[in-house]
Amino acid sequence: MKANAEKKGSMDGDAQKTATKETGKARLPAHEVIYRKLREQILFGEIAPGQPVTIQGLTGSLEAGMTPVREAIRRLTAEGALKFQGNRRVIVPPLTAENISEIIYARQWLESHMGLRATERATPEDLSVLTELDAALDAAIARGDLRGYLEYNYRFHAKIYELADAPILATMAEGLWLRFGPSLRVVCGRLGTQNLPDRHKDLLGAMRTGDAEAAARACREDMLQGMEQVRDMLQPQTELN
Amino acid sequence: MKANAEKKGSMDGDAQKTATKETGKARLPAHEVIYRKLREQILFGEIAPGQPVTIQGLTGSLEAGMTPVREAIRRLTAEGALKFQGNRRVIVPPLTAENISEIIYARQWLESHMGLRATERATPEDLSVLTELDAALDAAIARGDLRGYLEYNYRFHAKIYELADAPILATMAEGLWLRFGPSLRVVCGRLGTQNLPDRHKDLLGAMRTGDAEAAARACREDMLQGMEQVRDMLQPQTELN
DNA sequence: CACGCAAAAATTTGATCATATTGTGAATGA
DNA sequence: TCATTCACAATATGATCAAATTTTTGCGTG
Repeated sequence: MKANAEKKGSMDGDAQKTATKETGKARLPAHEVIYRKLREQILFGEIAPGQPVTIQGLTGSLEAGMTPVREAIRRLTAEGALKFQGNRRVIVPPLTAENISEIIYARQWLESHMGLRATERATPEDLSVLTELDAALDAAIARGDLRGYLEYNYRFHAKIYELADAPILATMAEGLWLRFGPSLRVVCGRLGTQNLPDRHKDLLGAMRTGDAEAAARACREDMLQGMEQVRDMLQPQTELN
Repeated sequence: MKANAEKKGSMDGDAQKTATKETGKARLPAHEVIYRKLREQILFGEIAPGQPVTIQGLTGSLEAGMTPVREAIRRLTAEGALKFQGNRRVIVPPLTAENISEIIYARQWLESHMGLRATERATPEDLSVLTELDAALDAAIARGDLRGYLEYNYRFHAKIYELADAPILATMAEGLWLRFGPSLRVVCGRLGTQNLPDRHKDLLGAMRTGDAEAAARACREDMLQGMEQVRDMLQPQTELN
């Protein structure tokens, strides 16, 4: 019953077929591109916790249409990276102390399990990739590059998840990163990156020797250390809301 | 600019639009309504695993516009309830044996933790709500109402999550339900609902006496029993794809 | 002459945009 | 102080474009 096989008489005289986009690198859809961009901005704290996220603001800053931006926001809201503030408002949700406890509980078994499985499956090439990521992380710390530290730290752990070959658990773990990522930047920005003795060296050592149990412990310890710092740092300002 | 072509024929429901401040009913947006409808359809297996989900099909069956449907699909894709099938296609993802193992691992600590916390926090009124939900579940089984069984079973566990007062963990747990829900219907439809000795009675007993550890065990056992059945049932037909 | 493979038209479906509509918060005046 | 108005941002619709699948068609071969 949809007789749409004909063009109806146009009311407007302006035909807009002229402005076709030249083929760039847009192989994947715009809503996917926008999603990834916005995801990175949240994950690495470029949008601070509590800060509102508006559709029209994103259409301007990301140079995108309205529909892709809407879809990206919906996705990230479903992942917990953004929060519907009742009246059509969307913000980056600030972490509460209870949130942090939940995240620690969940990551405790998630990270250890991923570390265990990754160790069982990692090839020498995988180990060298991890080693390179860790070296890049150290270099970022050495030059005081906060954004680089956050990014390589994330990519190191994301690589672990990838090696673990457990897509559902990986999705859960990455979802948690989206929740504490923004606060991580706040914490590290206030603390500096120098006094962060990472356990990545322990983890890499355990993975090289194939000691999966030790690797699991190292993952758990590394996570705990980071989350405790977030907890301690966010505690004094609970009244800031 | 007001060149309205007077395109009508829309059966607009202008019924309860008048009272805005009078009733105080916050009308929720269309994309939220569509999301909930589609979520239920997936959760209770009305869309079978492997079955494609098309935007235009949903706009027809749910009587909605295109944008709300798109946003609902994005949200559910982010939650793992739907899966992007490469070429713009979206399906309800079928469970693999590996998926089931991951879900079992995750639910093992999730369910027990939720059961523990719920027991610590449940009021007598909460317990009576749970008892009613369990009675409704039994009634559904008695009358052979598969959909009712699935729905009350879900609502029973969702109530546990709510009582646990751990929103992040609850989101994770509900996300897992969206993943195995469709297969649950397939399993129960093939198996019948009669031979499902639920552990809800054990759980309710433990909660009434305040034995949080026993409640946690009961939650874990109940989950394991259900998931094992899904695993056993889905195993023989891996070639069905 | 039938059959099958392949290419191309056609149809279906997804992606994006422009725009109208609606709701929300602020500003203003009684 | 409260109610009305105003402006802006979000919601939602339909149209249009693009991509992919399906169907049709044509040609060659057995």
